[in-house]
Amino acid sequence: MANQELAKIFYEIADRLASEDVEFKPYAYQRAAVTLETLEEDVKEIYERGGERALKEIPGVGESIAQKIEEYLKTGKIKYYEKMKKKLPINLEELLKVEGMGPRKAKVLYQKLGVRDLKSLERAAKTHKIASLPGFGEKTEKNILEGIAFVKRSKGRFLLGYIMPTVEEIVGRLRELREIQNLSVAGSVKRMQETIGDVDILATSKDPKKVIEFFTAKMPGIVKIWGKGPTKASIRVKEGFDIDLRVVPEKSYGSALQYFTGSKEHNIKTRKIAITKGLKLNEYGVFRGSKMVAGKTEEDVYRAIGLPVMPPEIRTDEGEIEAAMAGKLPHLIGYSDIKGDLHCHSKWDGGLNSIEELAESAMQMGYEYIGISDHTKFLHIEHGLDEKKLSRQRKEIYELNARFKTQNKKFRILQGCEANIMPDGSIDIADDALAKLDYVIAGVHSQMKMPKEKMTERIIKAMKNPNVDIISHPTGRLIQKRDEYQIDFERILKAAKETGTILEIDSFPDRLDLKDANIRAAKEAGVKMVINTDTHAKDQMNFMKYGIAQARRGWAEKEDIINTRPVEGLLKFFK
DNA sequence: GCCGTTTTCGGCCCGACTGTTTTCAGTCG
Repeated sequence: MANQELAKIFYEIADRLASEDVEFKPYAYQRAAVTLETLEEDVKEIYERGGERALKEIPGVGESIAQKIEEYLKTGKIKYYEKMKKKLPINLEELLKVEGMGPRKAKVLYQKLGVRDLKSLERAAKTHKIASLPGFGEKTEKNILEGIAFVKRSKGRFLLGYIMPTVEEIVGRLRELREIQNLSVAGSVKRMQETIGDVDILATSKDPKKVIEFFTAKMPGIVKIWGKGPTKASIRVKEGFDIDLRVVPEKSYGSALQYFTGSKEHNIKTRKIAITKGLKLNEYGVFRGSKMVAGKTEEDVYRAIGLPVMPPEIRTDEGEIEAAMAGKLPHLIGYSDIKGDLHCHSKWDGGLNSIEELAESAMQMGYEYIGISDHTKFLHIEHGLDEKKLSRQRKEIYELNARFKTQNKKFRILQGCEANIMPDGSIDIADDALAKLDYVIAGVHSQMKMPKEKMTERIIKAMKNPNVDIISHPTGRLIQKRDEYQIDFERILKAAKETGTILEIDSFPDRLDLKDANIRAAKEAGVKMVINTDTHAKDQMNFMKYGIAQARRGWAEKEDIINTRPVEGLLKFFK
């Protein structure tokens, strides 16, 4: 979609203007970029509908940016941007990933040393050409080298599911310290974003020094410590990411939590609201003149500026503040609302655990049911089940369910499968075999690079199959690895609504598919969803929380998600 | 460059840290 390409260009124009010390314009371009990035309608469609006039109705887009959008749609290029790139021919996007590198430094390094990209930056730093430049020094050079290593190692961001176990362990250890009164994660972890840059933790204490000492000495797996002061410190853990701890005064804990939780965009909006009420909001509190009027809790802070507390997952300035003002905040699905996991692979298709083991885990998690959904025969490599094996598996499930009944366990195993949607939209297994299952998941596992029109048709045809109840990982992306398939999501939603097909939110940390924007669109279209883990080993059933977070970030409520219902209610959603 | 229940002109969110300086620029969140 042109929106994303244009957003990227406008972000870069903003950075390039900043490198030239231009005032305020960078902010304008950035604003336009943010809006475009989250805009649901394709700018191309907006333009075709109403020309430049319609473009100017997009918030943050005025005369000049509208013209640039028009130019891009017509010619695929923006002369103003091309000129900028000629003037400063560097890969700014790549260079800015290095911590401590900003547009100004990048420009100087190009002018003095000809640095154009990560490679030439590394060469310049390694040959000690940077340290002697005015405004730079030994330390800067060293930081650049470390920054480059960091970018290379991690691409700068980590999957939430990768860092969360470590974060939970560290928070757990800190909680043991008597000197700590309040403790919370903040930042993107608190907002449960898909990927995390670094981890922020906030605490209050009567003895901040002791807390910092404990943090820098006793946390497991520390490889580096820096920024150590009386109330703060940063560590890097062996998993490769950074954790900042700040000890703040009790009276500012709420405002600090609000501030450090963000998002940045959410904070900008809340500060502006504060200003309209004659108040100033920062990480220390809410102030009228020099008088502090709130700060102890987030509730106090938001109340002071006339808002209710919003769930961290939706603090993105994508309408939550307006919803809060109107008293129309969604009642997001809760982390304990799920009653069963319907996408679990067993030993039958090469998963790690038996059906019985998976069922035991599900019971321990407090679920009322579990759905076994092994791959079907097209996926040889995953030991896909054919009609006969499905039939034998059914017998095993029947016997287990019978046993649970005699043991008075209120728990049921459902038999499903994860069938393959073939390139022509057909399903790789006979309809009468599918009809005998409790439900059928279908997903695309081959030929993922089909053109948009064909891929959309393919999935819609599968949804029209009277046995297909759920579409698994509907967009096929792998975060940081593979893009989504090309699909017309609006048409998919329409077909899902018409056929009563459920869309899955896959909780696997590198999938999280549907993504937040798609979930929000599905909810608005009245399409039901299911949150599953796509478990291949019983421990992975714990990924459920990431799927729930994803649903919350997409504003989903309990009633939008079918596996919040008891089994009888759940079964009603299946065709 | 954008925008308007204080404005069609004059403002744009805000504070802290780092590394370089000797009062500050650049970057970050």
